[in-house]
Amino acid sequence: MALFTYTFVNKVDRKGRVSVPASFRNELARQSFNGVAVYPSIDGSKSLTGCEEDVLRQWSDNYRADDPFDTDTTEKRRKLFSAVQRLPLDSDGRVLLPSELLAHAGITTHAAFVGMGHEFQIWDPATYDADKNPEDGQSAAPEGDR
Amino acid sequence: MALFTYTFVNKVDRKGRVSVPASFRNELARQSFNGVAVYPSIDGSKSLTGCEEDVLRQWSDNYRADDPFDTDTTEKRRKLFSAVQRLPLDSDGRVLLPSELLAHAGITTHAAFVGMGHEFQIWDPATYDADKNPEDGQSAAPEGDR
DNA sequence: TGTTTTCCCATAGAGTACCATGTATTCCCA
DNA sequence: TGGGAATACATGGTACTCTATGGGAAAACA
Repeated sequence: MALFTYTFVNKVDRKGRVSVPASFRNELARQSFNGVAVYPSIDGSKSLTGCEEDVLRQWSDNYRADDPFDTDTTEKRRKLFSAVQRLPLDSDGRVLLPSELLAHAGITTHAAFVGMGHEFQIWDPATYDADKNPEDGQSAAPEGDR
Repeated sequence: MALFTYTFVNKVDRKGRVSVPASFRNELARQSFNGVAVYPSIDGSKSLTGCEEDVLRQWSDNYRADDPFDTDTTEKRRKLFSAVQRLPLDSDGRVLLPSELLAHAGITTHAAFVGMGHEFQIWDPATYDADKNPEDGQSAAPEGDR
């Protein structure tokens, strides 16, 4: 199982490309699919969640009903999987974030990759800071761009 | 499970490198990852906490939910893992402490490695002394640099 | 044919590995 | 028990590799 840690802020270029942090890539590399699964975060935050494709498969398994008439999880499955995009990594370790996802998270020029254990989130750095420190105006991300 | 004891003060060079005390390294060597996990101490002190990567994985496993709509642990995971850096040891047993972590602990030229059982903390020696002896001005660390 | 997407190359800078040195500790043998 | 050799450790410097990022060419699409 992958383990995503630390926070990295990377630049989004004019074409919408972002480098996935190298340490995240290393974690992702252990699975068969050379890329990331990304979807709007379920926790209600203005961010995206990224994870291994394998995690999705695991969830799908957990949801699977042995009886086709068992519709308990229909709603959840539709909500989750309908919004998941599987983004391939290019040869330089970047992904192309689709405009709807960028819009959902309010990402424009920079993207903060936030490690969260078995998954990670992608935020607009300013939104992330504001969310971390609800009141006071100024704050600093754990890492500037590098 | 590792057991970290005693206090060692080592020098931080211009690049931010510090030798991890040999006895700590021996404890860390039993796991697969050749390095340390470091994060700002959760106890509120102006210090860093270091532990084995395996401990992190254990935490990540404990937090993982079978259902992505279960967002109980989201906040905790973000707080913890977003700040954790996994620092590899170089061939001479040193780690490169990132500037944000150095800044958090107020570490400049020397770092005190304080054994705390299954984990350890890293302090600026002066800050550590002041924290130990809140009132009186002078005090000595168990070991100077050597 | 114009536009978008994918692939490839170039580059600057940060991060990593490697080598060298001095000192303190441990080991060994007389 | 004392002295010397050998080892382990902390620390400094240098060279190289990797990463992030920008730009452009080729390919797919409309």
